[in-house]
Amino acid sequence: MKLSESESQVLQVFWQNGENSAPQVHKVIEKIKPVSYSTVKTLIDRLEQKGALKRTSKEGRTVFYTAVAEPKVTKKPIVKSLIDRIFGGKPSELAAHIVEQETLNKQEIEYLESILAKRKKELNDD
Amino acid sequence: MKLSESESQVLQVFWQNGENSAPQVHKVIEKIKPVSYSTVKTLIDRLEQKGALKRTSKEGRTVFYTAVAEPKVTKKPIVKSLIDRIFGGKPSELAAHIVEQETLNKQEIEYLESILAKRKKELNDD
DNA sequence: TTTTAATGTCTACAAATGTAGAGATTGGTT
DNA sequence: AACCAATCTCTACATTTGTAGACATTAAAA
Repeated sequence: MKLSESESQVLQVFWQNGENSAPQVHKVIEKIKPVSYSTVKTLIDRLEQKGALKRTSKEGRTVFYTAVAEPKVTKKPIVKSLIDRIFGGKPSELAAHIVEQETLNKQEIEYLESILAKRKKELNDD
Repeated sequence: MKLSESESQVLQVFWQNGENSAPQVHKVIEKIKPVSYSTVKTLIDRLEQKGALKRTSKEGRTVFYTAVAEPKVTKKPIVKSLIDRIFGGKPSELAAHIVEQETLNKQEIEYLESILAKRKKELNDD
């Protein structure tokens, strides 16, 4: 399922907050960038069309939607595409870019170290 | 500078191979996906318009282009945007995604461990 | 019960994007 | 000198994307 940038931003709100109405999502998004309710609603409609969201309940006339698209599964091809496009297909280069260019606190660094250690151990076990 | 997905893919060829002519880039890209020379040339033209590429030499009637856009500088906002869109603005989550979902060999893991250690050390020094 | 604020529906549209054909040019080959 | 293959230029166009206004509807407030 191909998602546009704005669509994925909207979808993310559902991954983070679970069930949401369009007005709720609008409130979240507009904190980040100025955008009209209509725009957000259109994006939600498009996500529904694509099957990434489904209507799960109703309160009064307000419809609530929930993400169908699994975060992990959905993110993977998006990240993969980025890696192919600008990191020569090498995941480690993107990882290195993050470590070198983005801010990480001690906890985050240690967590990454721990999962790297796990990965390394698995390599040996094969 | 905003780049489309296809544009960034083309630009990457210049980052990897330095100076290139349109036909050369076409040959590289078509190994990955079927696309006509015209399409690649259009992308190169658009990148030139945007100032990401410039004409640096000529052989016969073949024009050679070179990337003006710096890889590191150009990649940063692209990655940042991805992090904001689908990783809740948390770089460490994208990093974790890569470590857990993508393939890394021992060398790559150890390299990442080494730069993480460096980052951690720098945190203490502040 | 009337009004109204909130929500949804429908429609629109400019810009960006991906894609490529037609035809002009010309450096190199014969 | 004539030709041809390679390259460039120009133009085109369907789709996707971002954006939002106008209007319909209705639950809730007065």
